Amino acid sequence: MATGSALSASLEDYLEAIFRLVAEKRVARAKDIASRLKVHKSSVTSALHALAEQKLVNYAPYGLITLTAGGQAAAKDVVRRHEVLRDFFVKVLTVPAQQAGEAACKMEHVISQAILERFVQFVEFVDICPRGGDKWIRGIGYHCQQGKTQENCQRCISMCLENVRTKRMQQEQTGKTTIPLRDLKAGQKAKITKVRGRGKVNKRLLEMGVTAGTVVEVERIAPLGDPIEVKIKGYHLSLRKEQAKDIDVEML
Amino acid sequence: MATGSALSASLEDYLEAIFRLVAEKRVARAKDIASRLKVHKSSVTSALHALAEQKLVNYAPYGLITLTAGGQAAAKDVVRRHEVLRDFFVKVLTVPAQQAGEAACKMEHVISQAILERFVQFVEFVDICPRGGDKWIRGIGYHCQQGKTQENCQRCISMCLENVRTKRMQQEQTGKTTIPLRDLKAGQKAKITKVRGRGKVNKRLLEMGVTAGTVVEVERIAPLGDPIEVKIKGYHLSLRKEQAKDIDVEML
DNA sequence: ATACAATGTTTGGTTCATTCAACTTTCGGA
DNA sequence: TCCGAAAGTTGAATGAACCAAACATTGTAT
Repeated sequence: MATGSALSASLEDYLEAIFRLVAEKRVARAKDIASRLKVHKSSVTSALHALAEQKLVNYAPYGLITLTAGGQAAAKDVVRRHEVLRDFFVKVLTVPAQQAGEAACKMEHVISQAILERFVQFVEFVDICPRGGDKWIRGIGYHCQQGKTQENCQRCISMCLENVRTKRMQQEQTGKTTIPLRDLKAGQKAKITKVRGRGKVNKRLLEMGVTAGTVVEVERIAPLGDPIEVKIKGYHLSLRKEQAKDIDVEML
Repeated sequence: MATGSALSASLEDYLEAIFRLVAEKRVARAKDIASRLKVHKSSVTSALHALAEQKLVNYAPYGLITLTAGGQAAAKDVVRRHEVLRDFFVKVLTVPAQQAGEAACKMEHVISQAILERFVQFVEFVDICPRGGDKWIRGIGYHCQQGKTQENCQRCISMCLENVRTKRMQQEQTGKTTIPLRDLKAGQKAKITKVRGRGKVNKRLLEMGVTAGTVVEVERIAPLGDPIEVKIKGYHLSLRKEQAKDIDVEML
C-alpha cells in the first residue's frame, strides 16, 4: 500500500529529507536538502525533476517545494522503515543513537517489507514476553560493552525470576490494570486489550494496526492533551482524545 | 582489516559470487557468475576488469578466474556479513531461510562494522543468557506467526522457570560440563572456557575471536574427524583436531 | 582435423546519480 | 527603486552499472 513503481535509494533519500525538513521547519528549501544529503544543489534540482515526474512532489522552478499526497505516503513509508530500524538498533542492540540513525539511513532502502515486520514484531515480543523487558535488554548492553562474564548471567537469573514474579502478579489480578489509552503518560508503553469505538474512524485505526494485543508507545501528548502521538508497529499515529478514550490498554 | 578502498555493492556481489562458485564447483565461470547474479555476461566481463584493476581477481581474457589473496579476504568479509545477517534473520527473527538469504544479500552491502558486531553479540547473548535459549526463540516464532495470545505468554513463563532451573543446576555442578572442543558433535553450541594451546597458531586463533567466553558452534566435522568446521562470531573457521583438543568448552 | 556450439569479449548505447561552471531568479536592504 | 548576494537552474560531462548484438575464442564430437 503506497508507491507504484519502486523508487531508487537516492530518490527515497530526497523524499525523506523533504519530509523531515517540512516537519522541522515549515518549508523545504533546495539548499537545506542539499546540505542535509551532502550533495550539490544542482543534484537537488534534478532529483526534484524526477520526483515531480512521478507526481511525488509539487514542483515548479523557483517555486516552493511540497509533497503531493502520494509523496507524503511514500515518504512516510521510508521514514517508518528508518524508525523501525533505528528503534531496534537503539533499544535492542543498544547502539548509540547517532550511529543507529546513520545505519538506519542506509538499510532503510534495502530492507524488505517482510523482514521489517519481523523487526517490529520482535521488539513487540520483547515488550510482551515475561522473559524480555527492560532489564533483559540492559543485560544485552552489559554483554556488548563489557564482555560476557558469568556474574552477569547470575544477576540475569535473579532478574528473570523477579520479572516473572511481577508479571505473574499482574496476571493474577487480571484485567485490573486496564485503563483507557488516554490516561497514559508520555513515554509509557502498554498493550491494547480492546478497541471500543466503531464506525469508519475505527476502521482506519484497525488498518493502522490498532488492534487488541498490539503494543503501543505514547510518544508525546500535546499541551492541551488532545492530539496524542503514539507509535504502533513502527507507525507514528496521532490520536484524538475522543478516540483514545475508547481504546483500553494494559500497562506493561 | 581487509579491503583498502571500499568496493561498490555491485563489485562486492561479483566477488561473493566468485567466492561461492569456487567453493561449490572448483572454478568460477563467467557464465555461472552471470546467471547467479542475474546479469548479462558482458556485465561480468566489465566487472572482472574492474576487480582485476584493484588486484582482487587474477584475470586474463578467456583465462580462468581466481581470487587473489586480497580478493579472498575481501570476499570472506562480504560472506561473513551475509552469514551473520542471515543467521540473525533465521535464528532470531525466524524468517524462512530463502527470504533470509535474499534479505542478507542486500543488507550485507550497507551494514556497518559496528552494527554487524552487535548482531553477532546479540545472537551470542541470547545463547548465553539463561533467559534466552531455544525455547525463547521459538516463542518469537509463535508470536510472529500466530499473533500474541496471552496463553503463549503463560507458557512462556513456565518455560522460563524451567530454563532458569536447568541453568542453575548446570551452574551448581560448576565446571563439570567442561570438555574439549574436539568432543562436540556437529550442530552443537558451546561456550569457550579456556584456550590452552600456545605459540603463533594460538595467536591466530585469538585474532579470529577464539577466546574464553565466546560462543562456538560446530558446523560439521570431516569424515576422519580432522578438520572441524566451526562458526565463531560469524566467522567460519577450520580447526585441526590437534587445536580442538586444547580448547575447553562448556555446553550450553 | 575441423566445424560448430558453448563460452567469453567488445562496442555502442541507456539510465542514473552526481559534479562543475555559467547562467537566471528572487528578495532584502540602502 | 534597483542592485547585489543568496538561492536556484541549466547544460555539458563524468563514471558506474547495465544490456543487446556483433564478434572472437575454445574445446570437443565426429
